[in-house]
Amino acid sequence: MATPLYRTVIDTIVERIASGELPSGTMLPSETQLGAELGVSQGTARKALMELEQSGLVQRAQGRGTFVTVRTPETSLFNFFRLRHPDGTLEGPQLDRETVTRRSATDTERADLHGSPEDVIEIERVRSIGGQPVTHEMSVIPAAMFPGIAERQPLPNTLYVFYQQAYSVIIVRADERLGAIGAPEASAKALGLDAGTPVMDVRRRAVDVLERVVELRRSINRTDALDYFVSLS
Amino acid sequence: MATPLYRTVIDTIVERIASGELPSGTMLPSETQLGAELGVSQGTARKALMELEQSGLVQRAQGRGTFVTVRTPETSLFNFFRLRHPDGTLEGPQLDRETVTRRSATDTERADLHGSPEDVIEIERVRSIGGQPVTHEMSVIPAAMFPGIAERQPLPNTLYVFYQQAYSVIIVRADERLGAIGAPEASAKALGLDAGTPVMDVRRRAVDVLERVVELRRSINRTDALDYFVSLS
DNA sequence: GAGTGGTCTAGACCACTTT
DNA sequence: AAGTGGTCTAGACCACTCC
Repeated sequence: MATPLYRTVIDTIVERIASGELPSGTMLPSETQLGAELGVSQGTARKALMELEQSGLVQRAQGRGTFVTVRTPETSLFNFFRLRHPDGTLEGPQLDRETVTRRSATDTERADLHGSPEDVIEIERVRSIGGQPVTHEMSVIPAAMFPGIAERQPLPNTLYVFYQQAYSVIIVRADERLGAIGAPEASAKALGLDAGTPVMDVRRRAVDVLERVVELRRSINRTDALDYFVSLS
Repeated sequence: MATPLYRTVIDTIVERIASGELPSGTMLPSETQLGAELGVSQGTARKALMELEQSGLVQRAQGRGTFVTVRTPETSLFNFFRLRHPDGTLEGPQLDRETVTRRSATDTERADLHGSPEDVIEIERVRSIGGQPVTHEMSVIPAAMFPGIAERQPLPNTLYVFYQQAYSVIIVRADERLGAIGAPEASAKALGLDAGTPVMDVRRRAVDVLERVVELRRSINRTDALDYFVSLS
């Protein structure tokens, strides 16, 4: 029993989802059907489906079935956009300005990103909430993984939904490193602040379902009217 | 089947742990024994134990058994102390200064803390890493839940381990709200900074295994040499 | 009523740890 | 060798959704 049966069932389904064979929203076979198809018992298929639900890749509902998780702008924001009003409510940010450029990767980008890309796409954005610019973010992705993206401006508000729909790249996790700094000049200008005003500096590495580092993102955030919410356990 | 059997098994065990009947490190009955004791099958007892492991309350190891999770200063820091060196390594902070006072709760403290306490204990600490003060934190807990704590100074480095060992209060989750601010005068002084230097302001609500808000904590952190690490999913 | 996931049982065998 | 958790099976019944 080197690798458990349910593990291979999970891998099979993950592969089908990552390849686009099972697009967002598709209904999966029932526990019984899946077990029959893959030659395992219903209980083993069930265990695999439950782990997939836990990881967020599928959603299950009694009486309805199992479905590939649909990532909407709302759910994506809820998971990966952490700025909230002090009472905890989330207000979707508006896109103010966007610049997309292709350039060669820096050494650290080449070292960090999946596939050591020669070229990357840099997406610079300013987003605002309630008419107030709050975030200045710079995202960097491998050019080869996202062909033609530079010609598709303006890009949708939530990039991760777009990555999934247009490129079958499913972001499932993001590791962030936060710090407080004085606003750099460019960000200060974009956010309407004096240079040196305390802002939150966030460096993110976004990882997809195949554990590939797909995006590096740095954002400078105003936190005078909003808070960055996080839960530890 | 209003409440599933495994749910009542879970609740039974949680109660035994929270009451101190099963202290940290104790071995639990095996799946078979537990099932026999509570009148359920081995599979149902197993499901309960697996959920308890997932929630972090117990740890299981093949061939050894199931044990109430031992919270050491190391594991507690790993979970709830997020400041790391840029390469991700964690260095335990030293306790520089500590002040413990009893006072009446403010209105917001009374509203937020479990049991609307009349009196609270305030623990003010300065902690340093590598000889450099990095954190100025103020923790507030209900006085009635922690009798005699004011007379036990100096308190151990990791408060949550102490809460559990001395009072059977098991912190399992902490919700934090972060922001960047200019260092307030008192914190600037404690951290050896000029007032107004950008620092990270963290407001925490710590919740125990019975979902009670047990502690409010505000900390001011230097993030020039360290980063605050967090993972989103 | 048919089909789905959710719960529960009983039993088997394997892998691992400890004595 | 004994005892533990880990995997897997087969079958049953319940609760829910949808037609």
